[in-house]
Amino acid sequence: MFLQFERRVQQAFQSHLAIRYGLDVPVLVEQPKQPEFGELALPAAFQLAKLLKQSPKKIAAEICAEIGPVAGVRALEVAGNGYINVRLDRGAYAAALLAGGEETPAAAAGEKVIVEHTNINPNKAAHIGHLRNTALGDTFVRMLRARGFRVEVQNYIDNTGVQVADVVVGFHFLEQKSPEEVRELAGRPRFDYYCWDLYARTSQHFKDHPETVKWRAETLHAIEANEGPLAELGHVVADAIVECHLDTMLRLGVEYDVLPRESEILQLEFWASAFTQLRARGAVHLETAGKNAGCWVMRAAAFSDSTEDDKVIVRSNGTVTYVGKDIAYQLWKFGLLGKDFYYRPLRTYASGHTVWVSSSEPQPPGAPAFGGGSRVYNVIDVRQSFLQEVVAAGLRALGYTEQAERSIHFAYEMVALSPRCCAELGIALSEEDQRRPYVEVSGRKGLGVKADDLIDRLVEDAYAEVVSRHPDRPDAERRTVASQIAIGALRYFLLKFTRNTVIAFDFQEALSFEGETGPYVQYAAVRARNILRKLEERGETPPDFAQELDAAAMARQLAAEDFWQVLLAASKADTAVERAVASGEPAHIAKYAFQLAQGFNNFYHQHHILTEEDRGRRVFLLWMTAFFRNQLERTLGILGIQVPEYM
RNA sequence: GCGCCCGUAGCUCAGUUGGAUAGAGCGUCUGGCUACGAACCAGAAGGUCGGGUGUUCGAAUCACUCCGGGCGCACCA
Repeated sequence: MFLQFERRVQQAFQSHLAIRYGLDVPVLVEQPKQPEFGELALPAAFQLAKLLKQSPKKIAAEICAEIGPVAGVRALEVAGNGYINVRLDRGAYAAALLAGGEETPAAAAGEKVIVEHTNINPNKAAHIGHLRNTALGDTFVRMLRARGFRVEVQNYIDNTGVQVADVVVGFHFLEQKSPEEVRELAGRPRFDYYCWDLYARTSQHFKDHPETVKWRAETLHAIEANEGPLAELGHVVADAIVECHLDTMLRLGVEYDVLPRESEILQLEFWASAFTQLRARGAVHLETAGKNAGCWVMRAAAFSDSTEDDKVIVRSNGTVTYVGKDIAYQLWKFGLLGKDFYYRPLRTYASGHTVWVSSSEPQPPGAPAFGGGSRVYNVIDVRQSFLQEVVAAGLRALGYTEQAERSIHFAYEMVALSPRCCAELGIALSEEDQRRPYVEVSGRKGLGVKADDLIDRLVEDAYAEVVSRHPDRPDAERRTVASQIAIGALRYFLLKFTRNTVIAFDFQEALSFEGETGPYVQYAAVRARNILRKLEERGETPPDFAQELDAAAMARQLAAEDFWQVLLAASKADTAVERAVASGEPAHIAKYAFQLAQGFNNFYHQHHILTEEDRGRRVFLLWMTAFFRNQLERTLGILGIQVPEYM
């Protein structure tokens, strides 16, 4: 609603300036920090001052006098040195809110957006770094969908890479287990934890016995050729771990549409198609001399104007690098490869939604059309910026400049461990590491906080709290509530930081349920819900707001500044989401939700709604509560946070 | 060496892309539960926005420079 109003004011000024002064300048509309300055402020007069060679103050006064009435605006005022402050007609605004009238977002029709996130190597348990990726990706998807975009969620599975190979080495060479034995192990709970340890053990073994690194090469070859027990082990491990990851992420409410796998990229020869295109356009060259002799490389000039080395795309032994495969995959995402995967259903979520996985064999029909997006977001941590740039350069070199521009690296900083966190985990740090502000998570070293461990701790803490507050409630119900609170805390914690802030993970902060946290926001929503529920428990039917509240009644109540401010804030949910989409910053929505909850909590304390004796006022307060509840639940929904029945 | 990012209250972070008197949470101190349940609310203390120069009506935000920290720059992913 606020969005509509903002646009209307902007357009009114824009056309007035065009007609009156013949100027076609972009009109800026701000939301003043101080509520005394009204609901909107325009610094337009400052922009015009130079062009018209007059004082901003004079221009502002002139505009205010001449622009005429603007729908929904009660008054225009000149303030400071030339700001134009806009005051809303409060009653009309509230009446419009009550009437519904939320605009349906006008997203580009037909445009399909692809968001790729999670992308965890399927060789070990997920850790907190992966959680940040998934929380950001999933929330961004929810934001886009809320604004009306059609979004496809992909989770790329590198099931043929070095990381999987290393765990296979662990099973085959170190533990001497057969595929059957590993299959049995994979059926047990927490197979991903087992692999977490085995992966660290194998890495250490390579370090202690460098001569055994050849095992890795042997395993990689077998996996790539897709033959023999090593390849079979690779499938057993990767398939089982993917299921573990899906389970872990489902705990956060995260679902995927499709899982494209590297094994199919190889078997369906996606790379061959991409390679043909790259050679035909001269995007890659066969190096005949120097250190890259025998390799196909992309010239540094394609992706950098500094003195980078050329990038090897095909190794001298004929195998393709990760970047090469990623170029092929990126081409497929835009529908530019001329090939497609086959798909089979992997699992159907409780929501009824099915996630599909790529297959190299023809499958029965029924799969939706995947890929072929017009805009692609790759949620990958910032350390891979260089590689992402090379991939985009590959698209450009093929002449797909528009797609290269719509190939967006949705980068975020890493999650690291604070020194205190390392101490809690019993991790011994070198003297050098102790002096650092934080320590990087390392799957290879087994250094990190596993996602499920963290979630378990959160659930346990929340459950203890719920039990102490609600001794008489059924236990199954309390478990559900505890889990919703735990996930609310976790998702909020991961989302409250802007993307380019390094999170130095700390248990105390992550496990907090007070202050700027998910549970704080949930609590505000629960309170609003409680008021409305209590009303019905008293045997009252909720008032027909549309019948009882007209613009004049609203205006009377909203003359009180605190009412107006909290209502105004609650009406800005769409503004907050749109801004967050524009800046690609889920943290802005988290911040908005928190501020909204704060505003409501304050309102809640100042006014006791159910005991209000003035009937008109009581109806108004109830409407405010209902409106707030809707807005907050919608906003929390975009953050992937549920509102518990009670807290 | 080259490139990217960061430096804001004791701590952890926001700051609507250049706007009005720089804001939250935690922590500290003070006060508030027989209410729609305090996972809450009210108040206080706490700032040279790393330093400097510049750009202009106006800078935490832009440019240059210095200091401090992080991350990249493989025939690994």
